[in-house]
Amino acid sequence: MVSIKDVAKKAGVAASTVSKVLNNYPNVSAETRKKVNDAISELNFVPNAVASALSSKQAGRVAILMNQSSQTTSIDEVDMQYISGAILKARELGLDVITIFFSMFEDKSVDEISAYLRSQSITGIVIFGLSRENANIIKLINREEFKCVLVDAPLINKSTSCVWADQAKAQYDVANEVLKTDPVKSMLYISGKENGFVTAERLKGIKALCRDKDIALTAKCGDFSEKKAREITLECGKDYDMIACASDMMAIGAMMALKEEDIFRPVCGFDGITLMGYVSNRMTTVRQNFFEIASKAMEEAENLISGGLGREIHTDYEIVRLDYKDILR
Amino acid sequence: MVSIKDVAKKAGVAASTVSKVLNNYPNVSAETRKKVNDAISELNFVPNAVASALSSKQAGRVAILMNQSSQTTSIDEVDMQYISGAILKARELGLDVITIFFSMFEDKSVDEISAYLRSQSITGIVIFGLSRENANIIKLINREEFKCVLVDAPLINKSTSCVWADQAKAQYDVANEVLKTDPVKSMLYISGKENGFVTAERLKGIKALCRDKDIALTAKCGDFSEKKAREITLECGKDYDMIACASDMMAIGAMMALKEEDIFRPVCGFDGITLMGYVSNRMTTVRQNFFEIASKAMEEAENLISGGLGREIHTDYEIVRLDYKDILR
DNA sequence: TTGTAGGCGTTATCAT
DNA sequence: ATGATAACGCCTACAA
Repeated sequence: MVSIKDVAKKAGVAASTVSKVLNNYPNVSAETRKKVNDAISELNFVPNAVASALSSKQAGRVAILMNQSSQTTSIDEVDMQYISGAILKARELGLDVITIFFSMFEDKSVDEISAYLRSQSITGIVIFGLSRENANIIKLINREEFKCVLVDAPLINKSTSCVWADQAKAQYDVANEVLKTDPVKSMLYISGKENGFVTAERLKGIKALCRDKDIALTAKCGDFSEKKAREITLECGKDYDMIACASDMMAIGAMMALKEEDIFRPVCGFDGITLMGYVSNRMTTVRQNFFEIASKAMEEAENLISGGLGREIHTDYEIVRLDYKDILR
Repeated sequence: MVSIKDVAKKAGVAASTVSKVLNNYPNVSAETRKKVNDAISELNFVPNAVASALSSKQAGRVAILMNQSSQTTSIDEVDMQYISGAILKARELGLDVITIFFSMFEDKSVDEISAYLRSQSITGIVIFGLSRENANIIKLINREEFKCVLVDAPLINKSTSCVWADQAKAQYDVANEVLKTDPVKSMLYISGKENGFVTAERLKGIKALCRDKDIALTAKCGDFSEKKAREITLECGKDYDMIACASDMMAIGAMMALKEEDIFRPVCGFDGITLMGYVSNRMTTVRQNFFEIASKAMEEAENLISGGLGREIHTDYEIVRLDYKDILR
């Protein structure tokens, strides 16, 4: 393995000088810098990330923490984009990344989780899909021992940032889009998990809309489950002029139920997953760019690691209708 | 950070002794072992993986190499299962894992790729979805510098193993399943990428079947593209009694085209992705357990790293029909 | 501006 | 069976 010493020898300087060049230290003459860089490219040298991480405790390894594959097309699509966005941005920023799943920590205490992360020299964690059930993770966040960036979970402290779209506004906007084409007097809203972080926000948005537009709103809890949304719809979907769902999967469950009963009601979802295009072309949804979101989250992780303070960052979204022709490739 | 030294102090032994306990060295008395283990659990100590990797060059970090999120539901579903299976098994085996994408190496030479991997102390690579276009990766594999496990790509040498299902047999079986219920005299086969690793194998299987059953076979190249499969089907799908596709996405493209023309032909795919359940309940496919496959691949990586020789490992599959009710959760 | 030396946490070698 | 010591490759005061 070609090391910093080899580069130093070839460039005729000391190893520490090479290190300085690598880390963009100020006091290095242009001449030396060039000699070193030439040696580096000649030898095809890449600094050993492991040694570097060991040496400087701040070299920043970041963990991506998320739910394990659910075998549900929708979720997997979103998660893959999260992973891609986060990893690519991390590479760009020179951060080392490891991917871990909530399931790995299921039976672990906060201390154990913390010990594990430290054992991996983790300094930052980007967390996707945190729910209130992950009690230990939340405790960990509150300890402020690691720099955390939460996607879609509004916990903020000195070393914790939150990245998400304005949930209430997005929910308002997407349902409102439907109103432009369909007359609606009564609406069924199928919400997410009872005490989920986004659930309350989205509910707030739909309530505001119904108030503004004088629509009778009935909200039922769908738990983000396609099956449950389907059941609710089979049960009472026909009693309302429109069905708004807090996720695409639930929108799909509702739409499939409506189809089965051979009745039609406009349905809107939330997320913008590809699957929507296969099921019906009548569905409006909030499309979020998950790749971009993950990318921003990783950037924020780097910001926190280099001393920034926790904050809230809003991401964009757009209201779309997904047809088969849109998603076909 | 609590280190091996703290444990040593608490247990009243030398640091090197603690290390011996950690790595299950033979020559440690039961008594010392207990003292050390007690200290370890009292202090909640977890060995620093980074330092360990640096010290012993054989501590085995493994890279997962795959395609970046394609924003195609199907692929993402498969990739997420690959990632989960690989990472969880690695954790079980005590291997450190980093995830990287082909796109990161696009403009890199073999030497640069190799340097990067070494810089990450990578000793093993599990590669998913390798294609002949990844010329540099293939060169890298042939150098035998790293222990490689290829999923669905039949390259084998002393330090390279291949994990895959018997492609020809699976393709034979799935199409044959259709024959049990539908009388077929002519078949349209839409194959994968021209020079893909699995394409030839699957084609072999379908040819064997048509020979055995006396069916007129027409094979066209679909490039694994849903769109292309759709176009081919629109063009000439009606001229055949059945359409067999080398992937589910192509099967879906074909089925959507048939629906559009309002004609019916049995269609079979390959992979067993969830999306199949949303599109039609008339499709037969080969279901592979990608989680399990990745898990096996990681096990094989560990085997190669500890001195095993490259070999071919066959994985299981089953022939299924995916209905909406099967996938609904 | 450059080089020297000590240390990051672990493992491996060699004494004891 | 156990302990001291030297790596592993890099970073960072501090000295020159």
